[in-house]
Amino acid sequence: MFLSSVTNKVDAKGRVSVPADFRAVVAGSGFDGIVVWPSFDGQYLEGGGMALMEEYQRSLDALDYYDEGRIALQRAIFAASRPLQFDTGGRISLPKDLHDYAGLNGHVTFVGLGRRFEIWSPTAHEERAGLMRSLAKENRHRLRPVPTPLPGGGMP
Amino acid sequence: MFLSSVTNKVDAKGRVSVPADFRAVVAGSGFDGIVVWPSFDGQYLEGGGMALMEEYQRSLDALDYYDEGRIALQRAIFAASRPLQFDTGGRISLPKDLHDYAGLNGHVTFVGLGRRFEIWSPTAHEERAGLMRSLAKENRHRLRPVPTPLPGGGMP
DNA sequence: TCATCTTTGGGATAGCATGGGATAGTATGG
DNA sequence: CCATACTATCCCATGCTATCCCAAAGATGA
Repeated sequence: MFLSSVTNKVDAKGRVSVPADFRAVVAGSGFDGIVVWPSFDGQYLEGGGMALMEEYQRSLDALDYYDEGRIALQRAIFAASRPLQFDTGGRISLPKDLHDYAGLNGHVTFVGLGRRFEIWSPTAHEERAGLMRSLAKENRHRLRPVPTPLPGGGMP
Repeated sequence: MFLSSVTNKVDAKGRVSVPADFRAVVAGSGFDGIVVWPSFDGQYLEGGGMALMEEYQRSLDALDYYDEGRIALQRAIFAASRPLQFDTGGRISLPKDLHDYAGLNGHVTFVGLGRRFEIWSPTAHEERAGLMRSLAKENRHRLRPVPTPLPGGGMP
């Protein structure tokens, strides 16, 4: 489970250390790395392990083959996402276009969101954080116990 | 799993490098290459590994031999598709008719869509990508948890 | 305070995309 | 049936980029 927020440095080669806690989450899933794509909600990136992609795949399989929405989601997620493998030091090298999309410059903030995580420019994230806190406060009554956990789990 | 989008060059002989990540997906499946056919949805090509063809075959086997739809799909996919073997450098040589069908000129974009991929003219793809993103945003609520993972999975 | 793990830096290396020439295979015409 | 021309495939070479590997600085917890 992706938890907490960590800010790391992007070096001259475009490499970033993925937080060790995050690496532990995706460890032993066949692919030693993460998958990252530009969010369609704003100027930041979203990411997760390969298992998350497979979950998305299954979810899309539940829709009609030629459903307009299904095709759009497939294109927006799979086509835009990059599998980024860890180097021996646990870093990924962030492609330049993704780097630019998120408006990064030298530093990135990894934000754990349970099943997936986000990658923000630290300044942009801080601006957003205040807004999110008040939104969370408004919605806190919606956080309540679930009778029985679903087998296999859900999605974000 | 086919992920991300890559743009490569078509040389004077009609050869294109298939992205290394895509080659890795189809590696070790008996046939060292990909299968490509013209999409019946637009001016672009669709493709996948030989394993995808076998999946289609199984899916069609579920229909009656003389089912009208079965025959039409067989024609559109199997008859129009070309097995294209990699050369030692991981390239395929794209037949001229397919090249023309997709309106390519010098450059092609490979678009990963999970189980299969598409081959577009870079300009045409870029035009399409923006539309797909907004459609995906509208439809994102439909991406939801599936209770039980289907064994074997489905089609594209 | 020390030991261990994580993050960061930089040089070396291997893999990838691409170009061009050589060779074999196929089709066409005599 | 043979000869020619064309095409497609193979093979090698090259510039570039991404990845690997090693090493040091920093952080964390005992």
